[in-house]
Amino acid sequence: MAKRSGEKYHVLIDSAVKTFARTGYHRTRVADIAREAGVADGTVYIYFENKEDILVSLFQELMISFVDNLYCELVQCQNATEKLAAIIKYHLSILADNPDRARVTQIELRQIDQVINEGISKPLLKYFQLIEEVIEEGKMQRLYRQNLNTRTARKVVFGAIDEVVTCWVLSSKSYDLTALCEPVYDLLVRGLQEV
Amino acid sequence: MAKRSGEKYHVLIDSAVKTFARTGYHRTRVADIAREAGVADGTVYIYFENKEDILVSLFQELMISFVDNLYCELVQCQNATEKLAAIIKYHLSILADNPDRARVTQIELRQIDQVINEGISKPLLKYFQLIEEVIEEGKMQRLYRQNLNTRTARKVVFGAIDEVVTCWVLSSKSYDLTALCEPVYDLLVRGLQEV
Amino acid sequence: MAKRSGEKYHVLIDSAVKTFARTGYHRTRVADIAREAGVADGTVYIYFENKEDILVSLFQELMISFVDNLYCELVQCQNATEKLAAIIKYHLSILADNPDRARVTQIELRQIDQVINEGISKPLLKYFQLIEEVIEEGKMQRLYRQNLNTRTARKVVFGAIDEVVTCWVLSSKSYDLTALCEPVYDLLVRGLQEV
Amino acid sequence: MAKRSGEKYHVLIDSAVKTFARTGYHRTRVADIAREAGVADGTVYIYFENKEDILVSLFQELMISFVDNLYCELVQCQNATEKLAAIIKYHLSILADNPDRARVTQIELRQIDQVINEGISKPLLKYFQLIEEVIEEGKMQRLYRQNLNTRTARKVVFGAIDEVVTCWVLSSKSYDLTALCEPVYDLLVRGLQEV
DNA sequence: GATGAATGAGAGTTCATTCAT
DNA sequence: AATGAATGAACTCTCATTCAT
Repeated sequence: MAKRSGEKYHVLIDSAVKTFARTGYHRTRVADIAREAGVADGTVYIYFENKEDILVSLFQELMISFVDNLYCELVQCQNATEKLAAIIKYHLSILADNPDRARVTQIELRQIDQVINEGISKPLLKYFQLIEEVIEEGKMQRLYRQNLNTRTARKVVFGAIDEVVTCWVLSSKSYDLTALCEPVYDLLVRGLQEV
Repeated sequence: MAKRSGEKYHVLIDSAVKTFARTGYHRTRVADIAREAGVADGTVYIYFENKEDILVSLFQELMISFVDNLYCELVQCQNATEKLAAIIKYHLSILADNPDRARVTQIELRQIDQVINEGISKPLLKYFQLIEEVIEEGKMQRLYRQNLNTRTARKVVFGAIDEVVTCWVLSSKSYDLTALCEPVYDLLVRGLQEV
Repeated sequence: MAKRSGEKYHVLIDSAVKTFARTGYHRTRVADIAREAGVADGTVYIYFENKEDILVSLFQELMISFVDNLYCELVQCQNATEKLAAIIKYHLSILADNPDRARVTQIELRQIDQVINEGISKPLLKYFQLIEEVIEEGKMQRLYRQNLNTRTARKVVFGAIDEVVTCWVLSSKSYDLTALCEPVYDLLVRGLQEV
Repeated sequence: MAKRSGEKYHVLIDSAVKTFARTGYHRTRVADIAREAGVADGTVYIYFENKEDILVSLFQELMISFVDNLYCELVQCQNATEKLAAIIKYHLSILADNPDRARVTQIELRQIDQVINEGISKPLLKYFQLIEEVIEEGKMQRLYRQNLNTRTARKVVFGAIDEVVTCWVLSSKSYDLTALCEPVYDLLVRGLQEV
């Protein structure tokens, strides 16, 4: 039923990002997004199933392009360690450049009900997979410890980056996020590396 | 105006934890918490300002005892590295033992509005401080690198632990969370240590 | 935000008059007005800010037309004394013909909070002004005493008419209100007149 | 069941006058009156049936002493015209001296439901009777017109005085109310008098 | 496809009143 | 007589969603 494409669809996604970032998901009324997009309230329901669907769709759009572009970056890297650096850099840069997107990703997207989480977790899993592949590759390349539990390592890596971004968002983005690429990389790579 | 103490206050806090964990903050009606606590709807408003105040108060109660007890554990440790292990162990054990509390902490508490965040961040900052003190101590004890940025290191440490818990909660707590103490510690301590 | 115009707006005003007259302002639920008007509860809030706004708007509507029509009557009078008679006659006739309106005006409208009074007093002031102009005119035409304090005279005139209506409303409108035009006029005009 | 006497009863009446004057009847909580009186909420219900009973009792207390004292003033007057002057003077003076009482009488007391009105109207009727007796006396003494309708005249007299007080209350009591005794008397007495 | 007026279920909150102590 | 914690009915207002135009 929901169209999920067309020019207005993307306008609505952008308006939703902006509005959610400004007001928060629960405080945002569907009418607010419609007004921001310059369309009527009812129009929103041509493109989305319901309010939650806007948040989920928005995340999928963002996440798919995020993973796609990150993938492009990674193929240009020589080894797992370079790739780890690329992941951190890409993750931090993208969000540093898109503060609205950062707020939505770090704060608003965590406001979703259990059930809907699945819609969100699917594209996120792709990202997790990518990280795990890099870790596996590092182990194969003897760069990382063999006894490393890949899944746990991925959680540590993602959790560290994620927390760094969240702190930046909550600090009202008052400093340069990308400056943290180096120290975060440093901490994580040592944790992973062969002694 | 809100009483914020007394036997019923604690009964209500417990009921709120249980109900939020089961249904999620936004889906929970104040009446649900009241029924769970075996009191009338109006009674809730003798002890709390409003619905949000329940969530904030609940977090403060949990966090204050969390930090207090963690502090007791830490004074029994010999050095920073032992303390880091203690932090990870304590953090994971507490939440592993209190699944409702874990769900509320990891998921529901992130559903709060910007402004109210302050009520939440204060007790959380105490925890962050504790972690940072351990890192500083490690640097003084020459266990950790001198060029370590304490704040960033804290974010990495907390982010890693936090993500590990979140994944466990979202996995429906299907495995033993405390089993991850070792590998997480391993990853983090290497990142911090002197080469 | 409130629309304050359109067909439904007037239907709602009428329903509110009827319902307030029947049940009283405080005993009336917004849902009662909605049902009387044959619309959904929420529809009321498209046209009015809140419940109080209904009462205030209703009064403004009534009062504005009251003053406008009274003005038309007055321009047809030859002198101040004729005008005084016209005011009394018009005031009593209108309310005698609209018992619901009379009840709302005399009883329910006095149930409003200080602050909101301003919304009410503005259109009422127009009426007061009209009365004062007639009194001034009477003084200029040497019909009324020169040492008459216009403001006080207005209060006496309005207070007298108003009380007559209130008593009629409280008596369950059991007699002909317009029969009092003559005696009231008689009493007031003598009070005003030159000896 | 309600005690309606004793020291605390009068303290509560006074607190109610003060609180109703300050906040308005509907905005006042029973708890507010209790706090103002320095007693527990439940204590109010030892002395009064319910919230409305407070307002009604308060009015009866005020009105009974009002009429009693006015009666004392009137017996000292020689004729109806002196008595009319005494009524106006007494009415305005009492309320000028008790601004809280004035506000409650003029504004808050009009906020009552139809049914309860009866409780209020009884003591008020005594006052009306007194005025009517004076008018009748005036007619007997050939001071006032024989064709005067006593009831209507009473309404005009009371309405005029009442409106003068109401305007004063709504003006935040910014001028001397008793200064209006003369002009009001002047207007009313001429209306009543024989030509 | 687009509109936006209308819907109506739903929930937070208040507060008069009660009653065990 | 006095207390004040507890009650729970009541009601306003919001806002996601629909559908006739």
